[in-house]
Amino acid sequence: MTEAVSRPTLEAVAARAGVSRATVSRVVNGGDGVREPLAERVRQAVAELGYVPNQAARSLVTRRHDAVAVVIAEPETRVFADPFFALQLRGISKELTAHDNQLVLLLTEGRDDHARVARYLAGGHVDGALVFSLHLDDPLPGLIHQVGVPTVFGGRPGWSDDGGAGGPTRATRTGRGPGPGVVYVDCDNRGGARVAVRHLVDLGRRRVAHLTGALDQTSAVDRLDGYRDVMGEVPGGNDPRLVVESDFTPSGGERAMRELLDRCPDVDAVFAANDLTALGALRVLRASGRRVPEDVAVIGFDDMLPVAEEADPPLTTVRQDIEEMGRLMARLLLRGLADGRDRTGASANPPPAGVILPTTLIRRTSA
Amino acid sequence: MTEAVSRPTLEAVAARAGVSRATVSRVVNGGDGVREPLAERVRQAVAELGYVPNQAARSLVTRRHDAVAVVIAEPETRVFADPFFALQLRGISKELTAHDNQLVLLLTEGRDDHARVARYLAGGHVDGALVFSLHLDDPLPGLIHQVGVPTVFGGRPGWSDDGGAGGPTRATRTGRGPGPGVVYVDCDNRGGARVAVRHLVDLGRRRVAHLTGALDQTSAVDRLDGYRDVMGEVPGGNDPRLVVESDFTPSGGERAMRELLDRCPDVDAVFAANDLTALGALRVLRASGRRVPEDVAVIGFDDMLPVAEEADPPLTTVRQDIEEMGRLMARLLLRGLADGRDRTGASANPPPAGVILPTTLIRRTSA
DNA sequence: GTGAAAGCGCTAACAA
DNA sequence: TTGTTAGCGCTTTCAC
Repeated sequence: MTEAVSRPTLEAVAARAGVSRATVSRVVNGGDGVREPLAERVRQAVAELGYVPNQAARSLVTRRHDAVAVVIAEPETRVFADPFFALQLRGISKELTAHDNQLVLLLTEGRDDHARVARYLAGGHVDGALVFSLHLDDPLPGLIHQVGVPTVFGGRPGWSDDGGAGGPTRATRTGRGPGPGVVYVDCDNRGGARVAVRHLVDLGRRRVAHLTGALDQTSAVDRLDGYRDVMGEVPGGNDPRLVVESDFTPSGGERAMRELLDRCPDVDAVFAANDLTALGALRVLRASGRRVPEDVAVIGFDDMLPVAEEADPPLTTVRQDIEEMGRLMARLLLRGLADGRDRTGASANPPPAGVILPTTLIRRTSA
Repeated sequence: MTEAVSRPTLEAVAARAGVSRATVSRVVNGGDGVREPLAERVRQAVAELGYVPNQAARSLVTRRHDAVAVVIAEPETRVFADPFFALQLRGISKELTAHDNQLVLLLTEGRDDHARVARYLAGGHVDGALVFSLHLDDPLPGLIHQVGVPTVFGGRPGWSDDGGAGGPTRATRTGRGPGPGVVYVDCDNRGGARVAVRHLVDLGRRRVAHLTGALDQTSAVDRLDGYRDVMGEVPGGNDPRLVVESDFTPSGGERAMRELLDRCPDVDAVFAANDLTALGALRVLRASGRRVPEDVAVIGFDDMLPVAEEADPPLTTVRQDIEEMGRLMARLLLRGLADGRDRTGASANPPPAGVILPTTLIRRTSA
């Protein structure tokens, strides 16, 4: 673990090139307005000295950091059970890199960390933030919004824009539509659910059940809504016994599936809120002697690999383009930052409140 | 996406508290050498004004950033197939947070990004780096080592310390023991493999095969070595047909298992290089009409959830404490940084070259 | 123990 | 087009 040595400064480069610091600065930052022979001399000096600008000094005067925070709320535990997280991060990283921005990762471990995150964001260390937190009662999005740092949310934040004085949080749990001015990116949970359920109905299934996700997350709520959208139009589709609450986990899926079989032994199709839930359901169905998809068709959500592919039978599921979501979040944020800087067409190019990415049904064997 | 407002400076706090900037600075940074009544006045002013130090200004003079880069080489694709990545990051994040350090995430997408990463690290934006790259021929670790930024590697880097002038890379592929002065954290791949294989042998199995991982990764090489350690002592254990090269993927596992059954139909146990490989093996075994574990016992590696738990039958496997690995990496780096700063006992407390974390055998059903 | 003053390396007016 | 200059906000000697 060697110690880094002191690096050459602008001054040094200027001396070597026989020009002023200002000129070097110009060349280093794009180089407009410097005549070619000079610019070339400077570039040479930069190369020879291995000059790298000191970001701290630069930030001090520009008040910009070319850095973006990515805040991931730990309770979002799915994050540790599937590559969702990694893919999203990859998308974000690609986009940020393409625009010479750095990614500062902030993982939060419960409420105690909220203050820390808020302080960090308020501290002006980064130009903006990308925030993941999909729980209805999570105060973090509200807190961050109050801090006033440009932010794009990942997943529809389940929080209404009623302010809250920054105290113990007054975020409400309406769970419908974030307040105005809130930018977020989400996949079409509701539409995806509709397609899945419609697919089951088109297959001729009439007793289509839904094992929900954790209903304190907007994605679970939206998928349930999508299910209801379709089932509301199907004769007998409104049977409340067909909906069993679960929690996005395999064991939760098992439990829910067992309860479902108790309530409705005649069920002939199951739309599970995610692939993990479907996995639990599959196991219970198998144990109960039912064949999938012959007796009961099953559809999941997420297309979580390798789970969906390796399931027995391979899972038909709803795929979302996770990496693209990440990329889009970053793009929206950077665009917003750019607009904010050249305070010209800021309002001419207002960021959309919510961007919803499409989903696709991936047909495998289970439905 | 509101614009952040300008924040109060040290100057402002000093004015409000009726002291000098120096005094405020002292209080803000630990507060030794300031008499209590004064210190209290300062703290009050800080609170009232909501003062947050400007990190850029601070870094400019201290030449420290309280930030650490985490470099993850994309080819390390396992990262996107299981929560390994997330867990490690969580461990790192916890440790860094506990020491008020920020985490700058650098994801690399092939060779083109190497220069970018090297430049960033050389640019002195961070105090140190945690680097993941377990491929034998990856030039990145060598590059980074040359840059001279304090670094701890995740996983034994498969690269020898022969310098290399920084050009197109002269990293060699010896793949044994990183050069001196290289700090890394790894799990006990070799020991874990030994325990797994020993377990199979103790079960009475005599034809124990190994489906390797991608042998350009040190972890795969080490696990193979562990397998050989044990099999070398078992009568008939040296049969080379029992080792089939694979690549850490389910489909690779299938392919390898098929080949294995061709070569050695009498195989009665399989140690797969990871859980995904085991998954593929399980499927082929089932298709071949063999029962697991009665006819063929199977052990995986990683304890990758939910794959291992949800496998059919649930997978016996070797678990590593991934989060702890991350935490340890961060701890080693921060300790090294601290030692480097108060240039006193630097050599009195030399960081160990490699820290190997233990593994545990998790017994489920498959063996 | 406390304050005054000198920069850290850079950018951005403003002059030339 | 190029150079000169004045800070950005902070820490850190060095006097007091």
